[in-house]
Amino acid sequence: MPGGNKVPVHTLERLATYLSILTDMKGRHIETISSTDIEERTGINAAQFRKDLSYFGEFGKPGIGYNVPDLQARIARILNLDRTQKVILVGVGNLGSALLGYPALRAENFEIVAAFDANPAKVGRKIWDLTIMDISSLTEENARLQAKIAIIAVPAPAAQEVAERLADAKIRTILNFAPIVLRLPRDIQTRNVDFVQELAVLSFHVGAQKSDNENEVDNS
Amino acid sequence: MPGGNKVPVHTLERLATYLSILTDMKGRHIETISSTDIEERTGINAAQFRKDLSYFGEFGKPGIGYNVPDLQARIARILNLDRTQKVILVGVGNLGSALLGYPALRAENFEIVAAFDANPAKVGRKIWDLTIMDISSLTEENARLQAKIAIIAVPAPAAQEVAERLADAKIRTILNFAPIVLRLPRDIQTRNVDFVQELAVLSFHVGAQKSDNENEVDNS
DNA sequence: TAGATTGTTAATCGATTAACAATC
DNA sequence: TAGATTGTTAATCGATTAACAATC
Repeated sequence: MPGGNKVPVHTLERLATYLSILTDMKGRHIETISSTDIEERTGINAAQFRKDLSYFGEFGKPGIGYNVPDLQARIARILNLDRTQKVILVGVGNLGSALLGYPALRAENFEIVAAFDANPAKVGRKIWDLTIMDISSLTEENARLQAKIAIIAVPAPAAQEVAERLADAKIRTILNFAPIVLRLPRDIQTRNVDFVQELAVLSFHVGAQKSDNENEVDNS
Repeated sequence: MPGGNKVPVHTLERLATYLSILTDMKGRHIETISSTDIEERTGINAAQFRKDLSYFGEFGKPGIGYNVPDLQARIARILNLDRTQKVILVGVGNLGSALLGYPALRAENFEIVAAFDANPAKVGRKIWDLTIMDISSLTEENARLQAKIAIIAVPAPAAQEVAERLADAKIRTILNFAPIVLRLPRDIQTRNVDFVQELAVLSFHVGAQKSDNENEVDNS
């Protein structure tokens, strides 16, 4: 049980994976799982799973395993996903629009409660249930909404300025789809999603096909 | 210089970051950079940068630094991005459509050359420059196209089957947007992009705001 | 030459996993 | 009780970074 313990980021990432699997199993009325079941389902080492949980307390029964609904609920609680998390979206282009319609967000207890854009032609338009608002009203709107999470889906050159506006609007965490490093106060957590970087890593492996002794890679 | 050296995946990810920065600098006619400049620009430790390059040879001049166009070209070559990489997209929903229109792909030398969907209502429709094709024609089409990289943007329940079809169609690497673990032969490289997992990690930090001594996290 | 910066080694740091006593 | 599986420790493994000789 913690008390100033540092939780590795990799542990949090895996926790999210465990949660989605457990939510699925709960829906299928599976009662109990063991760490070995998790390993089979995810490829994550069983000891890793137990270690990850150990940062937050004790969850299972020796000889038995873990109660699925209980573990699901406790991990949801740890990730603050036992209640709906409000999310603000900035940038309603192709990608932003796609995120607004992404059903898995809702299923995992995220709700996009507002969408902003800098383009006057877009402001006022409706998309799904939301009316697109002007980026300049961000602080004002979030004073009311109190969202803590934001998604940046604007072109790279605009991303830094948007991030600063979000910081002003009391956003604490940002998921950034623009391929740049955001410079922000340390108390604001950011994570980047960069498709092109992902593709570039894959592209390296394409070369490895031809001559098999070159370009070996250390997966692990 | 290599010859059976294993390259860490993290090194490849950073290489992609270096490449995009160098491409940008090249466009702005910057001649030379040092590893310290890279650290300032990216937050990646200067020694890390030099170590990453060392897997592939020598790139700089002691006392001087690195020639920007030369380094850019050599990293592009390492990642096989000195020529256009053909990419196949499977799943033309909101997300898939957004990816088709994503300008950064083109800029980094990726080209989506075909789009497939299982929905008969979509097959035959045009989107951007492409005519959506039926998933059943995948193997046949790729025999002609010879793409080695594919993107899966279908709903989670369909993703495993699509991945197997891609493997049959001689695809070697897959970028998977469905939140599941793909089970594939080891010679097929996959990378997952999972927005919801990213948001879940951020959501953990939202809780950390209130009581400052709980939920500490180890970033590094 | 003096100053700067590389490439690489060695030290540090952190993450993964095997092993096992505790216990259901 | 015998078998199974946890939580945790200790060992292993890998990644990051400080330090520095080489050299432009």
